[in-house]
Amino acid sequence: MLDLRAVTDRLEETQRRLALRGDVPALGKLSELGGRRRAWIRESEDLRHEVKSSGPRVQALMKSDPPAAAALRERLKAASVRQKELEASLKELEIELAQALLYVPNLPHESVPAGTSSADNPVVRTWGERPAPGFQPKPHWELGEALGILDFERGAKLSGSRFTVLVGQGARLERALISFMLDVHTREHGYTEILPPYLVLRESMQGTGQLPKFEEDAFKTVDPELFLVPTAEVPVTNLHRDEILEAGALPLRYTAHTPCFRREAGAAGRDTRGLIRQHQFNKVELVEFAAPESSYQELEKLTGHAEDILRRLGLPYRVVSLCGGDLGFSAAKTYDLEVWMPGLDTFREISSCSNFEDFQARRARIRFRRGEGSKPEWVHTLNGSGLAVGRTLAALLEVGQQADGSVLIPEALRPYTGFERIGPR
RNA sequence: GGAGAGAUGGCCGAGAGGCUGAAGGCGCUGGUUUGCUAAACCAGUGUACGUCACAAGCGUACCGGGGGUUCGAAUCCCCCUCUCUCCGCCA
Repeated sequence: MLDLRAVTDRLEETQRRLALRGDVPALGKLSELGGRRRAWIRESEDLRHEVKSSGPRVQALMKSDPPAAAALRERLKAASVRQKELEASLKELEIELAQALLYVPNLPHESVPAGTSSADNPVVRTWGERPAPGFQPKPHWELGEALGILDFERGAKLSGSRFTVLVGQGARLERALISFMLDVHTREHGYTEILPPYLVLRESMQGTGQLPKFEEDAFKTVDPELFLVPTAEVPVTNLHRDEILEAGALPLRYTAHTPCFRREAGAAGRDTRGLIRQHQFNKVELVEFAAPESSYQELEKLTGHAEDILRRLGLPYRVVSLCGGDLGFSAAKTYDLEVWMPGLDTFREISSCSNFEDFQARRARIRFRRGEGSKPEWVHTLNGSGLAVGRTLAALLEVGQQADGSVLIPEALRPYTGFERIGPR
């Protein structure tokens, strides 16, 4: 959520920066409502001041001059009624205002490149050699089915499209990846492991920006209404909702594995095969709370921590910087990590690392204090996938495939899998 | 799911219609005193919004949340939420 004051005081600048995203939201209404809000607050407070400060006079007059007291009380009654009406209107206005503000996306950082789609995302760097196997590499779903470790048919039988069953070494590989990633982040990158609830309140979804605008993307329960987390970002960022963090607590780094549940409402017909786009998938997430002045430095570090996983697994990838048109609703700046998928002959997003600046902090009211007695300030929140586990498994199959159809497991993962190869020797 | 108890400032804890942002204590910060530390004493110590230079000052609100009564409510009435205890059930 943007700061109302900043929006109304610097309307043109806000509009111009938002335009980088492509669609320009109409902020005129916002500034008009903001102006009316100020006027009403002033009027209401003046009235209330009159009513409240007249108390002693009423008491005195009741003893000395009862008729005058009655007259005064009548006047005050009228003022009180008017004040309450004003307050009620003001409340409605503020709800309307807050609601409008919740639909305005974050301002892109000045370093965000111009552009309208993912085709415009500049490549920042690449890592690793693409394998040249000397045979036609297969997509991961063919490999997985042939090896008996991915069962798409039964997944669909159980739960419909975009659900998959992992079997035997496939299930073990998924579990190994989760443990491996969590171990690296906790032991070597300094993150604290969190195991959060997978169902959260509407309030939490709003805090990170999934709601109210993107409700059709979320799964939810009916009674009581709870949302299945679309990413661990939601519960972990909301860990500190409505809190003022202690001086010196920053940066706070958390990592969490959760399943992620997504409706994929707008993606009908896309990536229908394989593990790329599932309604349920595992992800290890990195979440960070940082001081404003260091958040961009921290974004580079966090992105590096996600990259480290890919490197250790020997998966070639590239880093792109999302252009204005491709930037997510809440993000001020985002790097996507794209892993090379030989079977698909393309790079696919496997991690998205973003700085949200104070956008989520405002929505979720997360603040920090620089020292004893200093005023609370909004923290900056960041997060990144470290990594999407299902897609990592898919990439591992495609990159590790051998001529005989077996798949080699990278060295770093073998202590976790307990095997070094899937399939015929 | 049933029965009961409770929700006040960073913490503990008063308060029972008016001048209470809220006694008292603890903690914290600054100062005085002081070989050092400690103790003692003095002062200060919430958040949000409005005005304004997002300063100072001033104003308004906030005693779990919402609504009501009243000239006026932390204090009276209604609804809700959460926490704790006991019973039931369960992994």
